[in-house]
Amino acid sequence: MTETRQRLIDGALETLRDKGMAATSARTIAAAASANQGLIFYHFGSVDQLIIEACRVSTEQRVQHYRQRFAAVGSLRELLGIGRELHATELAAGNVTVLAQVVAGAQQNEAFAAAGREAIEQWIAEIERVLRRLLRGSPIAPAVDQPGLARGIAAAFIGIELYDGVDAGGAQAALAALEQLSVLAEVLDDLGPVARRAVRSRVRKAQARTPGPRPAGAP
Amino acid sequence: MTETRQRLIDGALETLRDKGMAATSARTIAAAASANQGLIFYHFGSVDQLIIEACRVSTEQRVQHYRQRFAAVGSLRELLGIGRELHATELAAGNVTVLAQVVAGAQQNEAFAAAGREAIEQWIAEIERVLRRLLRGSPIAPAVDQPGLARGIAAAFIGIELYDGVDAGGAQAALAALEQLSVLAEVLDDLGPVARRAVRSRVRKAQARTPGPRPAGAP
DNA sequence: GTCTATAGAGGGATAGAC
DNA sequence: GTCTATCCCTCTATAGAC
Repeated sequence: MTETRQRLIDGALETLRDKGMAATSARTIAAAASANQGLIFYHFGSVDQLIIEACRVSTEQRVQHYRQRFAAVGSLRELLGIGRELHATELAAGNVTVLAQVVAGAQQNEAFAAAGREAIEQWIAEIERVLRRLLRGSPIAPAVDQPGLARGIAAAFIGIELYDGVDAGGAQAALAALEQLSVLAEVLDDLGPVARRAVRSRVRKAQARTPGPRPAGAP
Repeated sequence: MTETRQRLIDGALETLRDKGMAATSARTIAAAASANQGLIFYHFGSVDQLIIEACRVSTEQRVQHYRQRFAAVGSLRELLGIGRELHATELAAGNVTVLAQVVAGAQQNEAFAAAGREAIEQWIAEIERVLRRLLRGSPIAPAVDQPGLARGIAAAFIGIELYDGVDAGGAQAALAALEQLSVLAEVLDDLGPVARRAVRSRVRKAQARTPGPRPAGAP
């Protein structure tokens, strides 16, 4: 990986993060990277390919960076707490803003869609691992479709990141409110066997109402 | 409102929805509207202003369209069920995809940011009204910051809408999982006074841990 | 109000010198 | 690998005929 190549990737990330997809062009990226515009095409073939590569690299780094933190999470509240930390640091420095731009640009662009899917899946994998660990033996486990919830959390987070660009105070309030919701999970955990029975029965009713994909092992 | 004006707004919505912000230009909009490109500037002054106006009009219509449905909601599960319905119909016909594009484009554009904020706030107002009604007297009420949660739900929904463009199956799973989570709220509602006490005590502990904005009336 | 034509800026991408 | 120069395209926006 040449040094110029790296500078271009950094320049692309910086431009996407600070100015958004609309203002991200070969010229603006080259300016941010203090590099020649033509080099983008020499190294990456096209602007789109550079953006995709930048998204890939940055996701890998950021997921890596948070991996140990995810591993240390011991409760749903702490998971949502990481969400807040991620929001604070990633807004300024990070990958999630870039990812949001790529995903927004993916609606008509299959290459972006593939890149966005791959990136989101990396975050999902981490979230899913934490959820599996946290919910093992919990009374609320039957009410949680872990793969689905992990996807919901990741998507919600991207939405909040975009919402922040439009109403920063609102985004803050949203994160705080979601974090506070973990109280409900804690209460149910506290209530133990009583909760377990109630959850089981409710889940059965719910599944009868809206038949959908069931957890593996269900009839 | 001239007929051409209306056609241009419809053309803008159609283009944003089907091709995304990147491919939305005076020329593509005019083509979708079967109108002359120059008329955009005659009627709206600029492409951005047309997009903003289109977002405004469409949000007003769609929120209006869902208002009675929101009013009929009797449980958290039903609220999330509307989310699914909204997802299904709005993806094809609707406003939320457009809103997501505007919000994504808002990161560097103050005019888009204002338009996005205004639009989201209309959805938030509806969600907040439903939450207030549903949570009145519920044991879980103290664990819910209603304005914050309403913002979280709206932002999460936008995120899921974008995620759909990248992984439609994943978005479906996410919505289903979130809907299923309402089981937890139902269980706590069932448990009545027991749950009420547990929630109160847990909320106090949580607030001591992370001091933040409190509900009105708190010390 | 609607059309054509066009100015002028900025975009992606390439050729070819170094 | 890097740089300059340039082609050709699309974009916004306007001028002016109808």
